[in-house]
Amino acid sequence: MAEKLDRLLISLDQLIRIRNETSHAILSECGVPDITVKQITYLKTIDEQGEVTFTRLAEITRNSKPTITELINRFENMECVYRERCPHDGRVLYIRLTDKGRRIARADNYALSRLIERMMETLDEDDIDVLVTLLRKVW
Amino acid sequence: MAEKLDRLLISLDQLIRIRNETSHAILSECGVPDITVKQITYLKTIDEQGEVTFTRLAEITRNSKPTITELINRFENMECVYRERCPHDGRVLYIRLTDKGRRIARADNYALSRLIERMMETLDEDDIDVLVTLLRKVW
DNA sequence: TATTATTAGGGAAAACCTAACTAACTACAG
DNA sequence: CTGTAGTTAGTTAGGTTTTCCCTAATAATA
Repeated sequence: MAEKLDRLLISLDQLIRIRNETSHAILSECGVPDITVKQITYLKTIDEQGEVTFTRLAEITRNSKPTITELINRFENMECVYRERCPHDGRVLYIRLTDKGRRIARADNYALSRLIERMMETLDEDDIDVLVTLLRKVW
Repeated sequence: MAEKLDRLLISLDQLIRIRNETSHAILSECGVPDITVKQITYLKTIDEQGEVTFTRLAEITRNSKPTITELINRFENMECVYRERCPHDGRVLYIRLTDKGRRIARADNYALSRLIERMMETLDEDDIDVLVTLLRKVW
């Protein structure tokens, strides 16, 4: 039994490792190897909000507005976001993700998708049914 | 088929999420919520090396020796490492992990173990056999 | 003399802040 | 209806702390 557990551990470790490596590979592809965890978190927040202004992002993240200005300037230099003026109110700016910014924000999801593509190459439909059933049993 | 894929995606996402959350929980337990990714990487390197001196760690990580001194001072304040003088050569110091440092270095592994414990609560031996067989098919 | 680690004294970048400012919108007094 | 006074959105200026890196010089040991 201990041996079985060990094999399960190795298999799951492999699964998670592949996902992580793919995730890092995506960040490398994007040319941002030194991006910080905080920056990725901010990009994810912007992505989740969809349409977000400076004031709103400051509220959500509990930062001052100048902090957000500085953050967005950095992201703009990294070509991860751009500013779009609101047509109805000239004071307001929307923070928009570029393709690159979105790829970074969703790197984890893309990595998981790639992992699943890889599973599809070796597993048939019945296998997947069994796998899903087993995994759903757990949570 | 697309629906099945989607369920697989959700299940695997859940698996990885639980692992990540457990990992973060372990870091919180250790009282180091603001630890950086680089610091964790250094602790992992120290853990993997087993017996490592300042000069050696500087070589491995391609840093200067003062950088390592500074790093280790920080880790010592965080109670993650301690210095141990080499009995054969008074110039040499070994960098040793404390329990806390080791827990942080291995947080990912512990998280995976806890995940597997959790799976054991719901899956029987046959289930695990099937799961392992399926996962091993993929890689 | 050579080697190990430390100290002293730098620098850059991220991630935060307050105070003061500009531009643009809103409301209401005349 | 218009002018102005006040409000709001974002920026600029100037500051701090922390991490993470460096070179040069030094102390202790081999």
